[in-house]
Amino acid sequence: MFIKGRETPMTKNEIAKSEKTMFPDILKKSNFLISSVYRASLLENKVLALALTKVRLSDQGRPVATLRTKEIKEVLHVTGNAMGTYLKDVATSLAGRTMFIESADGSFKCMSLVGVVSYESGSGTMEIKFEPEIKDYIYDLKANFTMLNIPMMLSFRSGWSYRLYELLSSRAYHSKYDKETGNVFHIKYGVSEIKLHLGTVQIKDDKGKINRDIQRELEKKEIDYDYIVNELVHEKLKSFDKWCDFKRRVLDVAVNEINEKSDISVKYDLMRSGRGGKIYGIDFEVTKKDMNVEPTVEEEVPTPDDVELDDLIDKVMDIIDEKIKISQAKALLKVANYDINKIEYAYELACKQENIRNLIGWMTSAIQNGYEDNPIHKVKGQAPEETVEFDEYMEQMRLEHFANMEKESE
DNA sequence: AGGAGTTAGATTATGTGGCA
DNA sequence: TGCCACATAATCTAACTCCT
Repeated sequence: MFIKGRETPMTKNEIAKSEKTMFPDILKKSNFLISSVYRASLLENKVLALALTKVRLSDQGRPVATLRTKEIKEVLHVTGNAMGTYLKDVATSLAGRTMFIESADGSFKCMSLVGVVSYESGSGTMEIKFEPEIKDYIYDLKANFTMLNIPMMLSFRSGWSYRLYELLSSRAYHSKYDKETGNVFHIKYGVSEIKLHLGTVQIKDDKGKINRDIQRELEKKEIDYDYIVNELVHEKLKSFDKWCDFKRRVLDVAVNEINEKSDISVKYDLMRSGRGGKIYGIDFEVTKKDMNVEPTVEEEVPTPDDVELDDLIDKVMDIIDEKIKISQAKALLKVANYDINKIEYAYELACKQENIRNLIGWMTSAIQNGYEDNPIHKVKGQAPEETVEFDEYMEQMRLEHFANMEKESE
């Protein structure tokens, strides 16, 4: 069976490099670091995201985050007892990360993200010591960073949603911005290809080994994903083998959830051929929801002077029953455009929720995503030109990570 | 006869609801 | 998740009709 119009894929170099990582990485295409099925990376990103929500300053003024295995498992919906092992990989990879910040004028900074990652198995505690230099980029942003995006990232109920989100957003960001189509991207996947990427079909058996034939096929320049899925992969490693089940239980679930909760909206067309109109591929249309926000919108609301601000802060702290910092109140006000009603409303909603781990974060997200016409997902840096969207930021880090791996393999 | 355009029917898949 | 049953849909192909 053959797929028409399939795009292609990957150098030997990449394969060699991926041997030490988990399956998904093996399937990544050149230029793309697809982390969705690449569990280590997926986990890593999530752990990093979580860590960034918990950054505090150590006595030496160094940003530090402490995570407990238990909470990671809980928040990320991971079961089983292998987390400690996973974290080893996460730590290794995390320690090699760099952060890249580029300004509009072309100047840039590149810096290591993390200095030391330590894990204490007894208490199941992981401590991440960030480099002091990046303090400005993570500590001050903590509020925005955490609040706007983590809830979204973690709110996906279906694992497929997150993976699909990752696949699509990572590809979308790598597509050149096209003025004609604006912020709409078309991303095509063969059915077998996406099944592999999503992890609906696995190529590793329960012992973690990859069949030789599959390995061989993966080393080819033109990978025949259909051949792998249909002929080489053991039946037991395939779930949602039937297209209709895949669509109903994976694809549609994920697309709906992404549209509902994330900052991209997704539509797809099916590519058919052959008798019966067999579906051989999916043509995703990805749209960034908030790229057309007029910058003027933010400026319309004047920043209150100090006296007014203090007054507002008092009100906020009054509304919210729990202890919050003045800086948090400020952050909320800013997000709410100094509209105290929005904050009150968000708090009311927050009270009705269960398991909010980060109240301020949740509220900010609520204010920005749900009840404002022009949600803006931005991570504020020290200077405006250093403003980076969360996803781009994450992606940037992934890219850097990727670049590093490339260097290592040379 | 040979080519182009149509079309009915065959063939193969998918969509859905529902059940274990 | 997997799979069955029934309904529906998509595409292919051989046969048929025109036309030059």
